[in-house]
Amino acid sequence: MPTTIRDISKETGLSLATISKYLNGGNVLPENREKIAMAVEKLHYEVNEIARSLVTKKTRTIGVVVYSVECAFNGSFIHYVNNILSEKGYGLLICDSSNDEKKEAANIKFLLNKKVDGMIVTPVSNNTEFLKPAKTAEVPVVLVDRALKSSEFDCVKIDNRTTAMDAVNLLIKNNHQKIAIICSAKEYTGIERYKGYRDAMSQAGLSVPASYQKKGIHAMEYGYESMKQLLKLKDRPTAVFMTNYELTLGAVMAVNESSEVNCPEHISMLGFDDLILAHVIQPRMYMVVQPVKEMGEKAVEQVLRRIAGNDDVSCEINMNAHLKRGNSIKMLA
Amino acid sequence: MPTTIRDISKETGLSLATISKYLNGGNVLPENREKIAMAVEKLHYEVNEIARSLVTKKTRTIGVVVYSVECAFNGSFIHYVNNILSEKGYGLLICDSSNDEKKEAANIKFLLNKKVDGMIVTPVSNNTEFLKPAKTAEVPVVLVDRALKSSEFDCVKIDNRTTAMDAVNLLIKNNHQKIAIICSAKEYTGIERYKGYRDAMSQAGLSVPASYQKKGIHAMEYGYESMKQLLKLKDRPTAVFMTNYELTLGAVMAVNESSEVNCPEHISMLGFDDLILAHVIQPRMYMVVQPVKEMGEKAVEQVLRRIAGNDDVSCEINMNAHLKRGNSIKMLA
DNA sequence: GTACAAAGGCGAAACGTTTCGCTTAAAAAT
DNA sequence: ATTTTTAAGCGAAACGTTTCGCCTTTGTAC
Repeated sequence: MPTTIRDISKETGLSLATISKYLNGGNVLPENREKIAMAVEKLHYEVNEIARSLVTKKTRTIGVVVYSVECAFNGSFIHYVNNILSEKGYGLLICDSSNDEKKEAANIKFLLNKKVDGMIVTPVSNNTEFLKPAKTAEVPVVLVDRALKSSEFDCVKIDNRTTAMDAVNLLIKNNHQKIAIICSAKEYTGIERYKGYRDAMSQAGLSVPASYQKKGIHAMEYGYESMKQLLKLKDRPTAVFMTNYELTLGAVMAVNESSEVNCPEHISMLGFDDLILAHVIQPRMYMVVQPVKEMGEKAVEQVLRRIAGNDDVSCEINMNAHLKRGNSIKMLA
Repeated sequence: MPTTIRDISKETGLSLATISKYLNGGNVLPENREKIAMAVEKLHYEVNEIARSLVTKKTRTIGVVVYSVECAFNGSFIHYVNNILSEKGYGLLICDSSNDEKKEAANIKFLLNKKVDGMIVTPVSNNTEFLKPAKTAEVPVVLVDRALKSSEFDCVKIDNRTTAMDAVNLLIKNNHQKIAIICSAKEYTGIERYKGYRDAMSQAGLSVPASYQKKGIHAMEYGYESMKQLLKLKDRPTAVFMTNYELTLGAVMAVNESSEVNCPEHISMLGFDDLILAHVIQPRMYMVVQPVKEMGEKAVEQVLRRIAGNDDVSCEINMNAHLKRGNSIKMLA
């Protein structure tokens, strides 16, 4: 049997209330303070967080649910969130939705049952219905990445549309006109980035044939297949914009496999998210880089603020992405 | 206030004990069963896992502590472990040791405080002192990957030495004689793989100059720097064996950056762990592949067995790695 | 020296479950 | 018809904390 606060009480002759006060930093006579410390030492006492949680209704645990841990953005994101949170003595309960809305809803319920103090979520889709139980349980939620502006939840994200416009404009400035896009069309982020592409193109007076618009799912395989198809077109694009990390990887694979087409000689590429992989591939990719670390920091900050009871209005934190230079884009004449 | 078992009791006129029995699948009259179900529905009752844990002393949560979430092996491993565990209704509390033994020890204590039912650990070093608290708390631990054979804990791993020997022998069979190694020398896995290399070389009657043995840390940067140095040698090796994923990536980077040296033309490479990155790099790498998924399955299986109270003798599960063909190795004349 | 405030301590109740031992009613066996 | 077994239900205690309201002691100001 592990020692309890009661054993400490017996050992010191002090009451439970006093021991508890000591443990929580209350006022205790130096003399008694000493006594308790010795007893704790002697009996190897450790507070039982479960019992504590039962009465305080705080678990010092944050739930993190991501659309897929396999997507590198989430892996990286979890890494940073974990770092900050563990420093503050918080635990991290991680759930993977595997891009499945049903699973996502189940994850929320699961975490609610586990009584997490708050949640950080990168959602599967832009349907936030699944968050209702958290709302009614009054557990704060911060949405990240695929976060909806219109939602009633806090969120931290980049301005996907503008960011994508800037990216495409870079290609246009390099005199590209036949610009294709490979994006995911199932969730907010992908859709917004697509809109940015569309707007940039029309602003520049450039039209885009349907065959240049690959709108699919967020997966390396889709990036690979799409790029293969683009390369086969009679009227091949001179540049391709990939709107997330996995799509970028797939596209690079496809180009690498081709013996005829070379990057940037025959095709220019602009990718998304400068995660570890990007350092190893040739040529060095031109990339849109999201500030993953900072996004993690902001998300943690915000969820902790809510937990502390700070009831300011629902807030939307916008971060800036930036372009990282590479040599995957060719300046056309 | 969320509804409790007491509310259900009031609503149905049945005792707490009966409600509890119902919740845990005991014998309850169909009639009462119905009544309770209706009350649960009506009052939106959800069991409070915290209170339950306090009395059952089970949290249905497994702690996973990895030497670094940034290392891809761990990311992949966590993914699989999470999948299985969530299916069984278990939560996953994840801790990152950042390759720091102090942090690792703190993580164990943290998880013990959180009262996890068991732990799965990929340790920082081969010093298992830090696991003592888990031992005394009688919380089962399964070591993975960098697991010590000699330890008093369950473990699942590959036979690192033999696997490395096989790998090096492949190079030898391709008539390579000047074979270098880039490995980490701080932990069990790296040391064992190095030994396999050394043994294979001496069995073949090949000697290895010190300059061919890069023994450092488990980091992409180290792989990069080491390969750079190897390429600069007057008597350059014809083949290099990298003993983990991050080292492999770094080495590939270095070769890719070189304008003179080409793989496999001028240098052959044999890497470790076929994680996502490996699909994107050129040339397609010859790889030693660990069965990450199966290792996760076995680890979960074993920790759950222990939790169930199965006190068979300490067990060591050995898995087989295999070689994945690529075109990064040149057959010498 | 009186009044008052502040500090330190205490007992008991509460948090929301499970479980133990007991009782009763119904069913089965004799 | 009587006994035995089984099923179903109940009350109360337990899990290990925190917290509330109250009491005592000590110190301080006038």
